[in-house]
Amino acid sequence: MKRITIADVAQHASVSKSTVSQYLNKRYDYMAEDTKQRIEEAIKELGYRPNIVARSLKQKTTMTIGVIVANILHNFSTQVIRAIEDICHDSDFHLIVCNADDNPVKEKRYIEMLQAKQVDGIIIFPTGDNVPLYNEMLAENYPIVFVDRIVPDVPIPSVMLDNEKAAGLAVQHFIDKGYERIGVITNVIRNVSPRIERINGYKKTLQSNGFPINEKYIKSLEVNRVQEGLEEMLALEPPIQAVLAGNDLTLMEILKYVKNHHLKIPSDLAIIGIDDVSFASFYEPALTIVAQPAFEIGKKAAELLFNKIQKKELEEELAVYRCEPALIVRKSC
Amino acid sequence: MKRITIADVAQHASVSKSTVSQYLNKRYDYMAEDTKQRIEEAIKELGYRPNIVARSLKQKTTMTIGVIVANILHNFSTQVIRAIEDICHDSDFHLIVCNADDNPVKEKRYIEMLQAKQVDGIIIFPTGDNVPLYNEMLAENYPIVFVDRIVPDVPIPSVMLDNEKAAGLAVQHFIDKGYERIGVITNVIRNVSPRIERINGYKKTLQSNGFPINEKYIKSLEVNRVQEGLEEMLALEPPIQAVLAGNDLTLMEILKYVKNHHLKIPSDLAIIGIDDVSFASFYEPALTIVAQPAFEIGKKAAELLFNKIQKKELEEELAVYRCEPALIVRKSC
DNA sequence: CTGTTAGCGCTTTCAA
DNA sequence: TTGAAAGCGCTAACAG
Repeated sequence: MKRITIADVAQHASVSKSTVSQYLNKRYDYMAEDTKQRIEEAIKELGYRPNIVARSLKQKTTMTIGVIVANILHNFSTQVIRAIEDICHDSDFHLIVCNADDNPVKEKRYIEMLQAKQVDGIIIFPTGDNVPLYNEMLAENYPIVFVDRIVPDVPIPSVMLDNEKAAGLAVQHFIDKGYERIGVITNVIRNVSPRIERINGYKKTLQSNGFPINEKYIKSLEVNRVQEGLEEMLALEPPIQAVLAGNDLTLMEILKYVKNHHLKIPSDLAIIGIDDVSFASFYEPALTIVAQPAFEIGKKAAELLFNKIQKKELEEELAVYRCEPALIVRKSC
Repeated sequence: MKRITIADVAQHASVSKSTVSQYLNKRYDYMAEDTKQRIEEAIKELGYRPNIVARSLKQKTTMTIGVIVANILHNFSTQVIRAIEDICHDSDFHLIVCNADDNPVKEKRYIEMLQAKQVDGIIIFPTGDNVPLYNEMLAENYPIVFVDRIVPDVPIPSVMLDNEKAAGLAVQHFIDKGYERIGVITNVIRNVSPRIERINGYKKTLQSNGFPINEKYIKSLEVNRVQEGLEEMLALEPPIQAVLAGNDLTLMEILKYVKNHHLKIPSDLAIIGIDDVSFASFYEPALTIVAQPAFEIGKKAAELLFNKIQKKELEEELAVYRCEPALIVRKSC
């Protein structure tokens, strides 16, 4: 089954290729009505479908962007992707989704592949461990925006949560509710900015309230070690009374522990999580959480990227966009 | 900043374009060690990046597949995408993700766009309302596989859950536990196969156990009307004792209702959901669910597609692959 | 208003 | 073992 090309259409309509091309690109300012009709008919009859690859080669633009998420298992990533997809759809762009699995090697491979595929821009949840590559892209003025994380000394525009504030909101709420010994557990993957900022926010808020900082109340662990970590903090003398979960995966581990050990929330342990989770509102007790505006973040990232793509040389954008966290108070604290 | 092409490399290394091309495609069976070195060096120095678009135009293959999910909000879609992405990664393929939003018009647009982009194949969670298009693709022998749903009279290979069995497993478990008045709530979107099959499975299992079928115990509703529907079934005389949730979204609505009305699970209402949910194990009570092997489904779909892509003419594959549901018994029934 | 022509960057015979 | 040349399908001057 032979592919129909523009040449076939041209022949069928007894016009030249370029006329057909004009038609396809809606440049019929000066096209005879009659010609238009014939072309349209020919396209229908032949079932012609334009070959975008050929067009891309010529035009040096693919109407496609790539997004490399650090870890597609986080609910947050999915939501951001969805937001980006929405924006792309509105602008007739397409989205290539890649999952770097928090692996810098995979990330590098994906970046190179996407560039080779001539995508018009890339949105990255950076692993942070490909600084030379990031800088190279920056130097080439390649459209790129970071999401969720910033990379020190790499001035690529980045849209992310105001992490300090998010953690601060949670800690302040704990304090307002009368809790004094407040722990925090985050996920380590690598030295990635949200984790550090969230811990900073935690510390700052404690300090500004005149509370001491106890390093034993601060843990950064792999997901599968969260429960042990919590156990340790609960075994301390005196034990923690409240815990802040650094993200959704951590929160779920904490809830598992709580259930397994028949703890009561919030009397045995008060809990606040950063990241919304689908079940927060109907969990027992309903979970107090600090929500990230994932949709807004994705939208903003896509918009920044499109700006960059469209008017390459515009004045440099603000480097970092911080989105507002929202404390949703329910019953777990 | 000018793009480096193969011609630049050739010149820099004092060889011809074709030699460089050979090198890039690792066809150096007969290439002088010395030439190889020079080319490699030139590539490094110039920072050459191949242009895959040009290659695709020539080779008529893009090493890219598209996946159109019906609704990216379902947890199941995300998991399937992830599985597909994994397989693609192994085969150096890329994935363009599209969200049809259960909208046939959007679906059509995406299918056409993907074909125009020359993707090598498409995996679709079909809306079911583009039969002419589906058949056209089939006629063209375009590599395509369906996931999650079948479309009547469109013999495109499809990989999906054994829905009857899934519902049957749940109903049988209800019955084994002594429940007699068992309701089922599913999502309506359109007349899509899983819903119908799940209801069939429900009915068959009831019948094979000698139970009557009460149409009042069967509801297909939009997500935002699930709670009302449940309320009605609970207000019946006599009311239902147990309910099967047709998917994750429905299950969550049911749980919201249960919480709002302070019902006890399973004594006031026993619950089983189809589709795994992240919180099933640590919900109170832990939720009994019928899990879909999302990863397996995604993997199988990708494999089928790759087979089709690679050896176009192979004997026709089995039309429908049914994957096994797994009943995970916990405490909600 | 429409046709001719020259590429886009790469692969692929076929010669040399 | 390497090079010359044709061409993938489309677009974009520039003529006519």
